Amino acid sequence: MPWDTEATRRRLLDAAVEEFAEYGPAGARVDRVARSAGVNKERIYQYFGDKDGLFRAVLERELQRLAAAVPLTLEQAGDLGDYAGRLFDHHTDHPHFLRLLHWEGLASGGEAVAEAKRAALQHDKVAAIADAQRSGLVTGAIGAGQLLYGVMALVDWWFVAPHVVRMTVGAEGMDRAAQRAAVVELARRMTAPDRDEPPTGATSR
Amino acid sequence: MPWDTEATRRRLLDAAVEEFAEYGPAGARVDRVARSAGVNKERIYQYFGDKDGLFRAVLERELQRLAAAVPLTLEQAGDLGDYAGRLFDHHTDHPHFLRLLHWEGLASGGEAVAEAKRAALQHDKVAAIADAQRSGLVTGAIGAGQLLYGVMALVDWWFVAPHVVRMTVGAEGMDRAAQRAAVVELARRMTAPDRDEPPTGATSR
DNA sequence: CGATTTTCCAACTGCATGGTTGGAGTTTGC
DNA sequence: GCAAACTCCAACCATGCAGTTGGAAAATCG
Repeated sequence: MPWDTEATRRRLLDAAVEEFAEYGPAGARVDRVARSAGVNKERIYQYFGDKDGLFRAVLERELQRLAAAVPLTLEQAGDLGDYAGRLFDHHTDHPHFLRLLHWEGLASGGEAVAEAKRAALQHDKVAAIADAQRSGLVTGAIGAGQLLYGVMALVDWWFVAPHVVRMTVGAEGMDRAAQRAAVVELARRMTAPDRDEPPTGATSR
Repeated sequence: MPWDTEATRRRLLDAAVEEFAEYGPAGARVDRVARSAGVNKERIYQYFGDKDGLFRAVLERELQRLAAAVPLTLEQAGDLGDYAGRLFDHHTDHPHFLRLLHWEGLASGGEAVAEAKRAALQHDKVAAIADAQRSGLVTGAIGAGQLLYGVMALVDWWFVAPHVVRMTVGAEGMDRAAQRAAVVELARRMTAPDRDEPPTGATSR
């Protein structure tokens, strides 16, 4: 049988996403990843160095997918409720990502995976929101970075602390559509300009 | 030397809080807890059954502390910005708790620690907010449970995803006082009634 | 004070787990 | 078509780790 190194690599990553999302970096088992991928364990060490390298590779791939799927352009930054909704949808369709992200946040203390690239990406989003603030579409009473923080917090927490959500809103509050509507509305209210708030300057558009 | 069983128990819990908050249930090491507490490992199994029992005991104690320190009474529910600020202060002073809570959320799939008691507590808070909605202090456009969700999400995320926060608001945005101010303001805006929104009914006060 | 129970510890056990090795099959370059 | 390089695997290794055991010191009870 011929070889397909790219496929082995991909199958390992696919299996690893599941494993790390479910159990986290400490709880994940390398043997289980290999077994579930139908590939020998040793391949993991050739391709990714060690367990931590595999985790970083997994996270990096998911980060790229998110960035591609849910952009925040200058035009879109005026409606952060919509952005919250799109983020929510992506996380609903790809439930692994947020779990990986928060395993990372809790477990690894030092530099984040692909920190520079991610920081630059966030910076662009903050700039887009600042622009929307200048054109009066978003409140200027709070910093653009803080607003982005708020939106992410509102979207993410459903997935990160589902047990607290369950204890707060009850089983009937676990409905995805209802959660989505709530998040969009909360984000809108949080970011809306005051009724008589004037635009503060020229936009970059 | 005389014995003090209550003290050994407490020293184990104190050491375990640190350990579990830092490494999570999977990453935590029983030996390390015992060593750091200056107590023999076997004591842990006598007092708490197993590693998971120790984790639950730790979490339960911290939950009680939080409930005692940051209440949400009928009178206080009208100002959710203030509640957000008080929550934020408690978490700043007790940084272990939120990490434990989110390790729990990510790691354990089934029933939560002390689920019934916690659910009842949350239910009371939701009821208090619903009351504030009826008296027109808080917007009625969103369910009370969802509002409580929003406040918790806004407060907690600083502590849960510090690496994302760092990449979003930069090193200068990591100032606690600034974060507190942002959270309070975001919560106020999110929960404020619309300008002409009328009270919807009688309060229970 | 003697018998019994309780607290505590040093040392041990068994196994799960991250990582390695030696070699066999497959492709590539000349 | 043959040698060098690469992909892959079964089996192996060392150690880290949750949980246990046997017995010594301290308390309790009569």
